[in-house]
Amino acid sequence: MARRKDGVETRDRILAVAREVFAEKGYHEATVEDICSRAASNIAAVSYHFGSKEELYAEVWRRAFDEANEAYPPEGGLGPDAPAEDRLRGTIHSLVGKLADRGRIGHAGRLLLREMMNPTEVIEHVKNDALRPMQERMGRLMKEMLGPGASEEQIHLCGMSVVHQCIAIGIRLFSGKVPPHVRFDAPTDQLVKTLTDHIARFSLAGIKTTREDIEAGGNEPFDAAPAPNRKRGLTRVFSDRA
Amino acid sequence: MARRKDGVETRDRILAVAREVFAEKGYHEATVEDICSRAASNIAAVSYHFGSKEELYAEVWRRAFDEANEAYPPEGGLGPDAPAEDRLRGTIHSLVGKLADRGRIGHAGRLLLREMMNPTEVIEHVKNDALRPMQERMGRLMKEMLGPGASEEQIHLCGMSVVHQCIAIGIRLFSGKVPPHVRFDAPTDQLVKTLTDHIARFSLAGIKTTREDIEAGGNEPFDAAPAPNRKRGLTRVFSDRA
DNA sequence: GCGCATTTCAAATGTACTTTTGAAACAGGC
DNA sequence: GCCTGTTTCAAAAGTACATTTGAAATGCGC
Repeated sequence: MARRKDGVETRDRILAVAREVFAEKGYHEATVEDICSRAASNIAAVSYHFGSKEELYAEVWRRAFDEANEAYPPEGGLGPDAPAEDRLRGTIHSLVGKLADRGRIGHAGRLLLREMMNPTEVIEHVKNDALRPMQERMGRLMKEMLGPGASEEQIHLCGMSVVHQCIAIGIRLFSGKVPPHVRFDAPTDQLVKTLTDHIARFSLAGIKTTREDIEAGGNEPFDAAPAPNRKRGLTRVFSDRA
Repeated sequence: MARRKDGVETRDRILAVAREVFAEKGYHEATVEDICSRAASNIAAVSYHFGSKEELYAEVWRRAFDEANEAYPPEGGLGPDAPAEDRLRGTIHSLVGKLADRGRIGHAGRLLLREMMNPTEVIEHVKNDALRPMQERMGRLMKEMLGPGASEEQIHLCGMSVVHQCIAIGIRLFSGKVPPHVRFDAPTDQLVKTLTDHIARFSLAGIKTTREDIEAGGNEPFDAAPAPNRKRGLTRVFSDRA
């Protein structure tokens, strides 16, 4: 078994570069040639070390997924008996971290986002491992925070609001356009904290309002009656068009 | 000038099919062959009628963009003197509509989302026409709603929260996985209304809270001091890990 | 130093596409 | 009914890839 050390070395180098390239361009637009040249190795290396581009991609995904989950465990690693607000914050932090942290976990979030938009079927099971539990945790959490009167639809909508604020960070962050006035180029930890703080606070207010609506107004079918306690009627504007 | 009617007809047919295919698969994964066969025309038709795949794509985009803006005008078509809450709701409605409405505007939102994730540079100017004004309007709106003490960062973060809740709808909606308990297969108008109602209510609460924080606690640099009026200290959990 | 399994490499092959081409089908003007 | 510019078509050419191949390099046990 000669030169094995060298072999592993270039294998790892390719893996690292490939993660970057896949994150940047997506599976289809990334080319083996690009990956190999950036990794300073021959074009045949992918085939030799991984069998094919697909298998390389799957391996990249597995690693990124594991590392991201280790660096940002779901619900921030809190147990089910921690206060709901803490767990909400932990979940937000975990999502934002995965998507905004480039250095520590190297683009894992970008891969996830790309998979969501453009499923490759290479890794159906990994996605299920990643997304379904998250969805279920979020459902339980919202149910708990909204109280016993909440409808399934309300639970789902609130969970959606929270998750969407987090995942769309990725779009914003990766689309190249750096938006003004939030230091998206700040040190990762600080950026993640800023975003987590904001989303947690913003979302808690939304959840609290929804809970108050539920407790005040009973719980009619959501789309039948508009908001119970609003100052101005907004519906008129869109009554027919929407 | 013979057969011109037929020419326009197949041109339009290709345009319609192409929009669908591009929305479904993205620019690179969509193939001319697929488009032409679905449009029941020859593979050379794209080249003949549009010059190239790229130009076809650009034309598809222009049309989709115009139709979407007509069906769901920014801020719901309200003037700058309408109440801020109404304009917020209008903006949300416009975004959600563009992304969730399949029938009326045929996947325009999906195209937009794909461009955001995977810019093609085919249509840089069109994107600027679409995105920059939206961002600016949202900035003004948030500034107004948060009051004079709001920092640029707070303005930007709140705007982000609103927009992200809307655009991530698209990801959810197009990734195929229909989530439970929100009737994503409901008639479009009803779906758009349900989502708009929820996001508007949820976001108003978040904005109001932020405004109260600003008015209560002065306005320190956002990342220096955590939330002023929270019951439990949440920061400890993540103090070192990020 | 020799043989051997492992790793690299440049070139060749294979494949999925986009675009071109030149001929055929076509609709109206005359 | 024929001529003319327009549209369709099947096949060919061109292009950008991923993958394979067979030979050359490389380190290690002996």
